[in-house]
Amino acid sequence: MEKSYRLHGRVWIEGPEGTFLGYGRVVLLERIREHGSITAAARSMEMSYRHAWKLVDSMNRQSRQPVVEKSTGGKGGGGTRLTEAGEQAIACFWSAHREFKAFLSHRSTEIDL
Amino acid sequence: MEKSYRLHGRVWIEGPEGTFLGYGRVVLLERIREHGSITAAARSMEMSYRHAWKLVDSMNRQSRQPVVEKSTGGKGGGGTRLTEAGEQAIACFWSAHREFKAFLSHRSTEIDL
DNA sequence: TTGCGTTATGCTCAGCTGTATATTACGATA
DNA sequence: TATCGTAATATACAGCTGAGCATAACGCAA
Repeated sequence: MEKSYRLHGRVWIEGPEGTFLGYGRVVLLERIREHGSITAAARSMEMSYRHAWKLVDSMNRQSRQPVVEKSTGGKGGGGTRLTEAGEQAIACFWSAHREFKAFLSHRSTEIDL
Repeated sequence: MEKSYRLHGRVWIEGPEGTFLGYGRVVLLERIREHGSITAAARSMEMSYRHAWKLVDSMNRQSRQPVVEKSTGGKGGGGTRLTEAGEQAIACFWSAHREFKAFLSHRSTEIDL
């Protein structure tokens, strides 16, 4: 009845090595798709390049097929491109995330304290 | 189809001041009910007394009615007793937590990556 | 060949969170 | 009155995580 208490939470997808996909990681993938490089994606999120690189590396190592393709040198210094497997990973996470948000919203109305 | 990826997550109940009830807090309340003091409850969880006290204080301040009753001095030096409101808080959280676990379990089977 | 921007990687620093320690107040009981 | 075990609270310490630099490799373009 009371609206002052609400159920909150987080979800992520784990693989054998630990966290595979979470909210921040998926947003990072979307920024990479948008900007074409880890550097620009990290900057757009106010995240350090080092941290972003580690996240991307973790995702790429855990995914059956790489989530991004990286190239070094060349025109513009190189860049990073989202793969089809990356697109699927993004869609898969958002799908689960959306259902989770609905669960939280619905379950919050049943808290009576 | 693949079982190597699973959906994980956490849930907690938030009040106006932030986190009100989470997994660790509820277990702490149960230990207090079992041992009769914050000191013994914290020790049983290998948690520092200071941390345990802060969690209890946070819960008590955010709850409409105190979650525990604390007494100082006297036989045995005092102690802490769970209130009826505390019992309700525990039950409320476990109920949401149980449903959440079911959600995770079911949703994990639908991850296809 | 030189310059440029990106990936790749190591090292150090700051902030946060919880631990450990120390001290005081409290009140029933011996 | 002295003792005991707890609540209450301040201060200092340790570990972890991410930020911030610094540096090297790379390959296309001028």
